[in-house]
Amino acid sequence: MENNALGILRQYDLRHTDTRENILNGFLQKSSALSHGDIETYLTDGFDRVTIYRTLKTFLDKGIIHKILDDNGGVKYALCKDQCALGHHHHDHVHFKCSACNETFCLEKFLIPEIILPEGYQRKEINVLVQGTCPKCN
Amino acid sequence: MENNALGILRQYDLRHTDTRENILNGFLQKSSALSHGDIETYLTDGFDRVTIYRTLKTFLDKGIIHKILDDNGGVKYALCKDQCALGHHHHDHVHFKCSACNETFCLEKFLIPEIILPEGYQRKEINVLVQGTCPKCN
DNA sequence: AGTTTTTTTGTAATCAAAACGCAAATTTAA
DNA sequence: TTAAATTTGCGTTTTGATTACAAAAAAACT
Repeated sequence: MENNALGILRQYDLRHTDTRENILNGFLQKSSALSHGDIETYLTDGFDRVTIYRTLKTFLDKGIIHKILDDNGGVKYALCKDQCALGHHHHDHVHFKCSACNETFCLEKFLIPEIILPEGYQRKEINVLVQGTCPKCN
Repeated sequence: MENNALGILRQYDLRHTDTRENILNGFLQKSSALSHGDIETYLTDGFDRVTIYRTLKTFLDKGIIHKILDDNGGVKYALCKDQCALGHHHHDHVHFKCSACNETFCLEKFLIPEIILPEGYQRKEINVLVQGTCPKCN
């Protein structure tokens, strides 16, 4: 995936708008996952809540970002590093949430091990959230 | 853990009330996980929303039920089958959500495999949600 | 450039979920 | 049976998310 906002927008065939560029830059700069609230808070340009919802949905649909489950029943988002496309996300890495700083990271290099399921259960998607403390807070 | 509502309440040193007994019976009867909304919908006795919130929180704190992450940013709950106590949950089983019937199950017998983390990351809790189709919907 | 078409955005309104305070009711203990 | 402690129900408030629609912006086309 490209590493600049405009390139990504072009690559995914999305129009270039201020909101999209800014939110994308947010993701590119922050190494941790962002929630809707994070974006609303940290983005200086004060975009409308609704626009942010829509932008996240668009990015999600296109396969630019992926969902990360939060332990309190929320959702965060982070860039897809690879092979995700329209409606099909393929992620096999572990997510880590630090209970001290509350940041959530994609551990891209650390793959989810084989998980054995009972007879008759068909797997489609797996989500692993590990909670604990990160190197910075340790 | 006891297998009847009154026994569980006694075991965990909770007062016996209609709401608690009913909600507990709901969990004991249903094999799948329940959300706040599920309980509100299926419990005939029409308990107050707020009471249900508080009851779930009480059960959670005591270690009677545990949280199960939902993919859409929600939370469901299911009984803890073992060794959970005040403020300390210990679960190492896989959760499975069927995308056809939307039910979520604890696969008690299917343990989460060893997950390797980068240097410096300290694990405390792990949550695994597998999505796909269950035997009934297959 | 100027105009048209299409997409995106902001505003307001709506709807649902969750939290809080307090008084009434229920449970337990004395 | 009474008193103390806990739990519940209701009203209110706050917060989060969704929708409809008009205004604004981006791309396409003279």
